[in-house]
Amino acid sequence: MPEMDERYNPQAIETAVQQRWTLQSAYRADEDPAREKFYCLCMFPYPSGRLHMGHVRNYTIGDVISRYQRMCGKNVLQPMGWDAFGLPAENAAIENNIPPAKWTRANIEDMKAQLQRLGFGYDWDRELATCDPEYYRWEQWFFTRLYEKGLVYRKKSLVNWDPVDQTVLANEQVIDGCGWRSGAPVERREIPQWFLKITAYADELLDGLDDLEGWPNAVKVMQRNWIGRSRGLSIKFRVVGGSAPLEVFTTRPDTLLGATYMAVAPEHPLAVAAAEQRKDVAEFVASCRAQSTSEAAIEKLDKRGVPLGIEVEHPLSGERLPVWVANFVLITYGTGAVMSVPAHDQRDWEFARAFGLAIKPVIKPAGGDVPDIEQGAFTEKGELVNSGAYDGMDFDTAFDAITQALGDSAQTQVQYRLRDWLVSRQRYWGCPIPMVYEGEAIHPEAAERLPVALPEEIEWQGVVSPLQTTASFVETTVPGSNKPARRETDTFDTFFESSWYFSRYCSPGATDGMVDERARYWMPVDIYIGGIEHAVLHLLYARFFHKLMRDDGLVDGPEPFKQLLTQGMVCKETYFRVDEQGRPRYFNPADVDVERDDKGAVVAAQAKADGEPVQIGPVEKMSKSKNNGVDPAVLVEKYGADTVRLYTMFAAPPDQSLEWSDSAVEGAFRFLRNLWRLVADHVANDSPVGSVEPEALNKELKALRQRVHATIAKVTDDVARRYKFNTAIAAVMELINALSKARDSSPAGRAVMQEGLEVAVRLLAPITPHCTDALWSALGHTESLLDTPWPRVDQQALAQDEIEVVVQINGKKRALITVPASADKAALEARAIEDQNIQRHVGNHEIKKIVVVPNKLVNIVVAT
RNA sequence: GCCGGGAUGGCGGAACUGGUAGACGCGCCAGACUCAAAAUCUGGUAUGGGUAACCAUGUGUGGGUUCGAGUCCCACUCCCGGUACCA
Repeated sequence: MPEMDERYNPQAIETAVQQRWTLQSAYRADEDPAREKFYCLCMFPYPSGRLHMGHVRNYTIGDVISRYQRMCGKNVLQPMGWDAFGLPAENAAIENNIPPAKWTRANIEDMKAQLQRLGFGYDWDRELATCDPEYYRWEQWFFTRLYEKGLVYRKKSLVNWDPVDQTVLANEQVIDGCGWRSGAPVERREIPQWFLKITAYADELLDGLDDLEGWPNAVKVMQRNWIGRSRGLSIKFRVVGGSAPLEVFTTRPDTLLGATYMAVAPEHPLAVAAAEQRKDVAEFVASCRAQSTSEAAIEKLDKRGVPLGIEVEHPLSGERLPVWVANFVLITYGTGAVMSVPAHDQRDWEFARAFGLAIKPVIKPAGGDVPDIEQGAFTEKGELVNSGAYDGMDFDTAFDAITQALGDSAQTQVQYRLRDWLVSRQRYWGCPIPMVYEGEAIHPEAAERLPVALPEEIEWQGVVSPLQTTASFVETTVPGSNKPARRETDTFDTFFESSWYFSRYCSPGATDGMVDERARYWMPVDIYIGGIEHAVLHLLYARFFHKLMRDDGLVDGPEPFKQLLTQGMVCKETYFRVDEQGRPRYFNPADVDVERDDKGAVVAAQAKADGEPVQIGPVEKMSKSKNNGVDPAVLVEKYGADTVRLYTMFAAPPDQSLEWSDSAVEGAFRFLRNLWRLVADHVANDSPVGSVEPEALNKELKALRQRVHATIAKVTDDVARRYKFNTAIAAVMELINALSKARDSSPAGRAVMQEGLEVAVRLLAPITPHCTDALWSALGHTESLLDTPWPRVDQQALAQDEIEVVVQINGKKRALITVPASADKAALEARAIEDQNIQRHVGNHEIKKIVVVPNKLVNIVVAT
């Protein structure tokens, strides 16, 4: 066996192994129809400059799965790239006067080096950055295709407008209703923008969820609710003294006779017209402009409104109902108007109560009494009352009868909560939307003139997108002629780039299309790993985009991601002092000493700098603002990549949030060092290693070998089916603990030890690929660990002669008995009753029954 | 507000299909080694009682179903993610 350093020296091992991988292009993936492929994808990062623990966690999960699949013989593709467009680059540009392109490319270089240091097995030949014109030219091309197909349109939509900076703000940039830089109250404004018709695919996106067996249920439920398909009635109300009717959609036409007023959005034509006549309406509509466009902000507003002085005629009763303008009705939802039934809708109820509007119950529980609507609305379906001819009908009967009675003024309709995808952004650092304006006429950019390149050498003045003021960009000609024209200066939503990058990875360098034939080999992605925060938007847009590409014949299959693994956040405790203004000033945990009581509970903390106390805050997501980030690079430097990878996989299962602990990282390092020493001791011994002869093993060795194979079974299940790497690692730790205690240096003993160590090394190989590589050669192997087959369970070794069975009395554990594995029900009962503690507890109580769960427990039910 | 998720020792977590609550690791306590400390090794460690065997209590709160509930049902509290221009 080869010489082996007795000390575990991660830095030296990792450098050497990584150099060899690079030299051998160990992770290059080639299309090979003869082999089964496995496409493992992690959500690509935004290149902020520093790799954070969330990235390390995400990419370690992907790397573990990739390496496991490779050891199972699959042809594995694991690519990496950069979601390079976005707001932070613009902010850096404004703050530090660095062009976003330069800032972003420098960040990519830094982060790439950090990823490589962690030993992730990426095929870097497929690397892409979305800000690369050779990438975004294809989405520009595709957008013009969609325009020709009628899936793209232009429409006015609301934005947050900063009146001081004269710019559009993202929802994130609106703080308490004011612009984050200017501090000025934000205004809602309508501007023309580009949309993609995702609603045309709503049914397919909804129904497709049923077939996504490899997706977490929570994500599917969220997407279902987001799409929100509902069937209802579109009803036209005649406006008294008006020409155009007021149209509303309701899912509850059964409550039509309970409608007591109508509510419209501040931007609704009726409100706009009334504002010209009435001062109070004009003032109210103006006040509604001073609020952000975010749904969360609108829904939490105090519900306010004023009457427009307009009435509509109830289509069944002929009664006149007042029309109000209300701040919670959105012009972008449905028709921007709602029919209000306060007795059966809680929000309508609250509004009616606040403004003294009538509340008329028209539904009661089937067979019950008219509900008490003093305390709140009765929102369930039931039986109609106070509805004349419709009294006594149930929901479905009333739905049909009322639809029929309304005749031309109503139509059944399927409505979605989902709105079309607004893809325009009034920003510089994004992909230019390839459209050209010749006066009012719109022309898609011609394919041969693509890409419409974003000018990267720009001067940034103020906060407005420099694209609007760069004449060389704006001034152009109509495609196919010399007539002067202006370019669209809006750029795409960055979700546009991240909706198809996984297909492009499959066709690196393709110069005559978005993707080529190679994509048919690799797609769909077998497992997609990333943060749960992307459950709806990114993952819904990506599914939609895949379907658009499929309908253009570019890719195959209905869905892009076969399995989805959603990752939890990485958190850390916080420490702070409150300053004179009452604001917390945060201390990095590395700069704080903690004091513990004799149980180890943290009772106090002091800043290292001055020894004065600091307050202990809650455990929160690692962030700049809470100053509780831990830099992965520092830990890799101190312990090596394997320890960081091992700890992130061990601390929590992938889908849960992970609380970072520096001392537990130390524990992970200790484990690797102990493993190293165990192997070193084993190979340092010159006495012969026999071959394992299962039948000839003594009882101890047989039991040890049983553990080895039970561990293979456990770890394989955890890694391949459950994605619970924490319990997989715990199982290997238990095996190593057992092997450490075994000190049998006979040839048979050494043979079982050799088998156990080889198993442990292979089980850990995907998680800690560097040190296991070195250990594998130390154990006498010359072939690469990367392609060494995953260990297999020897079923015979798993068999146990004796098992432990719990004995309960009335469900409380009272004894633990050891019985032959072959013991039948009667034998188990007999052995259980024999037990002294059981005898004592049963006493002279009557035994009512005995429940036996084979191989597990006996529960004796006694009278009490 | 609405949609989704979560809560288990001093801490991270385990318990997979309703069947031994606390695996594994950290921390802490004690001992060994050391002039001493660190490192390392050995043992202990849910809480209360008991020398011990063992007993009682215990999985956010309050109810329920069951021979048996951390796990299922009902009602609630708090925390986290999303909420369409952060990515």
